[in-house]
Amino acid sequence: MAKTEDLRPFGNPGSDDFRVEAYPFYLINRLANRYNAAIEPELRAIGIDIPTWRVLMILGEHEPVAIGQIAKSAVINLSTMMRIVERMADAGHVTTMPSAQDGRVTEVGLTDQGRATLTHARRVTAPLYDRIIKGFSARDFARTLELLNRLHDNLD
Amino acid sequence: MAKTEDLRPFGNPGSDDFRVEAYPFYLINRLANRYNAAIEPELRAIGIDIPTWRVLMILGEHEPVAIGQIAKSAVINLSTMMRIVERMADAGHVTTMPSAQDGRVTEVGLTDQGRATLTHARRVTAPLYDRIIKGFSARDFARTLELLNRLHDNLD
DNA sequence: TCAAACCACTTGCAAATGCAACCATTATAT
DNA sequence: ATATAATGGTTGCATTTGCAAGTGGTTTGA
Repeated sequence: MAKTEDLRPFGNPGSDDFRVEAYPFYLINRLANRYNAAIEPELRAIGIDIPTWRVLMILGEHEPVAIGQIAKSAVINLSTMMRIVERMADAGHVTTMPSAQDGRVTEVGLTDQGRATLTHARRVTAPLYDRIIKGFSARDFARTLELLNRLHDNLD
Repeated sequence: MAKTEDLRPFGNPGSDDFRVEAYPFYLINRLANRYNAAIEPELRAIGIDIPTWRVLMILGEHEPVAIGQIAKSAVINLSTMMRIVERMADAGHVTTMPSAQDGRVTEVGLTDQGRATLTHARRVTAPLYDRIIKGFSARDFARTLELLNRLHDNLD
């Protein structure tokens, strides 16, 4: 049985053998970009953009959430998240109000329209999901989630 | 021996069981953002930004490359890539010249300074690489690359 | 108790991004 | 040969992003 070659040195930017195709973060950025490019037209067709979709997903889990919490969950700059929420409020997807417990905090909640848009967005993104995980067994899928989480955790 | 539960339905935006933590592209975007946030200060310290680092890596493989090819490799909008290359040319990292074979094409090549910066950038990003793949066996690593490539290929 | 430090936002501003319209060159089809 | 289409790049412009410098509320430590 052939042992697989150890590819780790090829992904090391400090190594002379460095190959960009073995650098996980080149691949991850490329994949994120490609996915975003694929999903953006679907979302645009229903009148939202990618940051809006991300925030809707987060609020769909649990609600209301402080604006800073949303920024942390999505790993998006707080001031950028400010503007995203602002846009979403203007479009009627969310409402904001100061927290009763802590006057510094702004809580963001979904409106009925926001919930409807979320449902709609889920429906239009589902076919793309099917396409992406094509050929992934339950085990492949579980491994993918596990590896992504391990990489994430290694970044603190 | 316990069978692992099939998590695929939880990652399906169209499913009622949808959980954002099982949605691969939420995780991938989050990971890409976190990685970029971690590496940006390292690169800034040597006077470059993230797009510049990506282009330097690509040119480090092979050179010169048409500007449109670079954009495709990195999955970055052509007009955005135009401006990135422009900035890099202004900073003295690359030179551009029309292709001899095809008058439409602009080829981009590294300058000596660009090569020096690439070497420098590799050195400063290597420690972060070590941190990220901590705990990854050769097999884990190979699987990570394989899964990322499969997801990528499923997007065409 | 009351300043000092901290925290969660908020906003001004300059830079980066990307759509759309454009130009020049090359390929394709009569 | 020549019109037409396709390709590769460039640029104008409006939007988005994010650093830096606030603002005001909350906690901490004399």
